Amino acid sequence: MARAATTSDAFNAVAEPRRREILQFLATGERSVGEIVMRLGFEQPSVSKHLRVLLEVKLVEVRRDGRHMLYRANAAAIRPLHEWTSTFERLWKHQLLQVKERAEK
Amino acid sequence: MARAATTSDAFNAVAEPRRREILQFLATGERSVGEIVMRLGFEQPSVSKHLRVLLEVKLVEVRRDGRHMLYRANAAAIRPLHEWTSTFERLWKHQLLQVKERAEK
DNA sequence: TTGACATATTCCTATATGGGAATGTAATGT
DNA sequence: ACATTACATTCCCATATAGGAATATGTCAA
Repeated sequence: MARAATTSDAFNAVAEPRRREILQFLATGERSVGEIVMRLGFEQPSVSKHLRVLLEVKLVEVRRDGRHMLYRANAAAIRPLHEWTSTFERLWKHQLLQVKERAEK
Repeated sequence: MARAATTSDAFNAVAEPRRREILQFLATGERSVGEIVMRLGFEQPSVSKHLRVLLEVKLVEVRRDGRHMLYRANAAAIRPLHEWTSTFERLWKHQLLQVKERAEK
């Protein structure tokens, strides 16, 4: 078997750094494809393809405005990632404490 | 170019569901490879290979105890993921509020 | 209708993957 | 020394990329 598709879930989709950049830019508000291209400096087809992946896993949503496609982040789709990482929060606080204690000895 | 290596960072490493399962099991404490195999029911070589990826991105650490290799989660390596997702926290709370407000009208 | 603008899709290719099977290596007990 | 236990590595292969280049699609304006 090969690696899971990038469109299989949010975890796979955000593994790509450029998609994370796009998402963070979209967190500041609704943007057209052209604005994303301008801001991030990627090739236009590249941006369109990354947006398609983000769309398939519902990390973004779109609406048309004339000839512009306006994308926005759907933050709710990021919550599963946040919650998964949160299960380790207690552990890393505990581990940091242990490091501190050892340093003080 | 192909997709970035699974070992390129924590984001890519945890994109694989089995590696997330292993990490969560290790969050409960240090375990041997055999214990992971028993608990999760994956093939032993598969577990070893996944552990190698997790090791390369420092999501786990190991020590030897006789013939056993004892792996433990390094929660600190998960913090970057947690922090990245946290930047969307305000946004999803805001978006949820908007949905609520619309429902009440 | 025609042209210009905005975005999407297709074709191409090198590359890394994850599983399965088999085999290699290291440490222990006798 | 040898068998056994516990892991790790290697080989094989189908598959899905991500980028680059080229092209297609869709919308508006004159």
